[in-house]
Amino acid sequence: LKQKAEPIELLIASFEKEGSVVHGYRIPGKTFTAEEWKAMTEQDQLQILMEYRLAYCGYGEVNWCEALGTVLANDEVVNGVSERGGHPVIKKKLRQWYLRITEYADRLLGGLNQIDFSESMKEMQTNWIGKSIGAEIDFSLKGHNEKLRVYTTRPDTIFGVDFMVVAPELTLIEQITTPEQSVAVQEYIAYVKSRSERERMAEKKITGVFTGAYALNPFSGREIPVWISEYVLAGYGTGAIMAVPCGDERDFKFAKQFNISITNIIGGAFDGEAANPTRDAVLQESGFLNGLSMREAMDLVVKKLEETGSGNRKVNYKMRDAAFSRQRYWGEPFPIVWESGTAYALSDTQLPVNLPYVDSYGPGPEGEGPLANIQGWEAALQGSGNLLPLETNTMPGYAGSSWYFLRYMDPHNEQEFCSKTVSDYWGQVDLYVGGTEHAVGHLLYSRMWTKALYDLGFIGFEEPFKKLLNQGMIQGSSRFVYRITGTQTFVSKGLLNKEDEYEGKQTDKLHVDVQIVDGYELDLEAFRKWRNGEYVEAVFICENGTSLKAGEAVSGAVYLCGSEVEKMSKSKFNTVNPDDLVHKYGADTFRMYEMFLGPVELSKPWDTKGIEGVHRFLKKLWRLFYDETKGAIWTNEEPTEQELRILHKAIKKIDEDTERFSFNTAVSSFMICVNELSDMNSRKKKILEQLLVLLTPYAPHISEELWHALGNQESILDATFPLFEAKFLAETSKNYPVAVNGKTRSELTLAFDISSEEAEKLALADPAVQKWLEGKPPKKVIFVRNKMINIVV
RNA sequence: GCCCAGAUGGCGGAAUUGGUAGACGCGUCAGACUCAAAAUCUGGUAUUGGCAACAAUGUGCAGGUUCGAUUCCUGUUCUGGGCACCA
Repeated sequence: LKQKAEPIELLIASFEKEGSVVHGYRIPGKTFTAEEWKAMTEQDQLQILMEYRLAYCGYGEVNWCEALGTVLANDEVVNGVSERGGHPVIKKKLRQWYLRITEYADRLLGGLNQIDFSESMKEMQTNWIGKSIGAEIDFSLKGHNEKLRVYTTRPDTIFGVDFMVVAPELTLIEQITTPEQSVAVQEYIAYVKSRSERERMAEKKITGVFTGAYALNPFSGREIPVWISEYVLAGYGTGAIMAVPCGDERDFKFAKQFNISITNIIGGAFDGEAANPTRDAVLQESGFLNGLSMREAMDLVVKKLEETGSGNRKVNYKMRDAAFSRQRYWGEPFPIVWESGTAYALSDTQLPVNLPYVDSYGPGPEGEGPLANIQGWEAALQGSGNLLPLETNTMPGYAGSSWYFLRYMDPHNEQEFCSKTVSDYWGQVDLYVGGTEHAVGHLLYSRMWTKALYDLGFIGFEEPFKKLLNQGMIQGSSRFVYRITGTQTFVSKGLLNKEDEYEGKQTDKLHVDVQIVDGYELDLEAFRKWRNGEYVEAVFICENGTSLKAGEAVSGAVYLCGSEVEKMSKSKFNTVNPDDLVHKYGADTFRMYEMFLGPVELSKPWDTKGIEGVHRFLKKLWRLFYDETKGAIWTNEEPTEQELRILHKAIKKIDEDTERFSFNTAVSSFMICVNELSDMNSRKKKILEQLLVLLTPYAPHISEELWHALGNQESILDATFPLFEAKFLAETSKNYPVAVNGKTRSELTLAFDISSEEAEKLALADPAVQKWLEGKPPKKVIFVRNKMINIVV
């Protein structure tokens, strides 16, 4: 198959001509002939087409809070209850839209080679896509007709399987559980359901239960117990694994925990103390594989499985399709109407579908979005007078963020999202500045979206961003209050144990607005009024143990908040507003200070200590031009050599720093330069002009003002461009010393027990050094520390 | 639990390819100017010992490679970002 998006009309035409065969391949899914296709009802046809659409409809689980009557994001669920109100949250199946990003998995991997992203970013995306090659194997179940299908990356270890583990969500469990194990299994499944995904993820202790059923090894016929455990996920592979404790760390721990005996198939490579995940051992106790290396066995096992029909080679991706609908008001509405459970797309002429005005943004019934409450949220399909209900879900944030850069190229186009001529002209985004928090969200969606538009011929490039610069996040200091789960009682931080428990009771850790916390002390009255009085009835157990109800106050009873440094975000209530600083120091100072804070790619808490220094620098710069009493003081004299040297040193340094995005060191260089010029009382116009050109990107307002003061008519931005051109034209000759230790080099390093001149004489006299120099005099001799010498040719 | 980063003086950070650790800024101490303050300027400021010259120690922790490690390797702790326990 072509591995690219095509218009759905092509698929329909293909079905009409050849049935369920496309481009000569029998497509996965339902099989039918062209005649059968034509005989189907439109609804049946649409249902089949849905299996192949890039955006399709399916069912998925959401966090449903009955008390709030709404769907919650993972963020809004704490300890299995809603952050607001502390109501129980359960998993609920809802109809959802998805984007078939998994079909792009291979191309998203391949594309990483063409773009300039950091290695860690590429690694994160690669791991997220998670391509693995293995096999699916069917295990017969003793006394049942059903088979247990597992996915494994290590079919070569099949003779080392000591137990099977099935995800608790699998329906097969009901059928295979023996009566004796039934109670234990039901209890375990109930336990898993009560746990949030986050809890299941962070859990260290191993849990599981035996179903009473046995699977049969397809080669040896050995009986293998079938277990259930939450560490196996229903959504990945087949939701069941074959466990090989001698080769897999987690399987090993599971076997130890439940006293399952371990078969050793790798002889001395397994010491009984820890699993050894090697791929290089020679197999033992492995039937027809005995004596083979694991790599050889891999192919042989798969071949044998395929011959006997009990398995096949299989490529798996851990990435799943992207959920594309939200039960919210704010989001792009879908141009979709529903009739008898079938989705129909509106025609182009009916676009755009605009959000309706509403009086209330409250959630709709049964987990539907607010649009479900709107009378008349409906549209007629073209050529029909019948009004049909419009889709009530809206699109998520990434529906817009995935392609906004294209719209920015052609923002006034009423006919297309962006004309091909325009996107051909501008091309890819040259440099994209964004944080690592988007590694596996936005940056992956946007790449997929761009590939789809490219496939359909709307744009001429496949990757949205040529180069990515990961800037660090400015972090905020958050404050937390601790609510005893299921109550409105809040416990002061100091009274909690390490697990944030109070007298054995679990607490929910909730963000509180930093504005109503003084240091760590919560303003109780402000907290009661916060969020429209949601916490009016709150009871506080203060640091000294005093319990305070509404209206009560006891001197000395304070409530202390917990704190954490984390990314600055409205939802964490830890943001700071820069307006005051801009007002006090000006935008140039603020801008330069942010650059001076540290490396762009590093995250750090926001802290205004030191902004004074940058402000002083700009004032000092100003004083190079103006004197309080004398006014303008620059001169038209020719600069001296020393002055030029100071300027050019700064130009070189700032140029290099800017080139490698090291803005903080560039700012340092400005400071050094201005200090030196001040020290020597240098106020030559020719020097100052060049300094301003250099400074423009860092302090544009001041630069522009002083630039005009010097008598220049045009904007300093126009004057800055020739410099950039010159920079690109300049050939930099790299004459750096190279490391020692046998690498190719133009430099030799020797160690001595003596120092300086004496060492130089000895070194140059040494026959080995002379041979190395080939009779030529050394270009440079550098003393490094006092016992080392570098000779450069 | 998994993936990806980061850790250097009192503080933010610098050291561009393995070669004088601490540039630049903040803070602080001392001084100049001032009736005084602000602003500005000058000098000191990693730690320990010493009046000093100087010596020893020092880049989260424990090892390793190297004549030489903030830099490379192995393990580990803590902090941050992401998460879907990925077999």
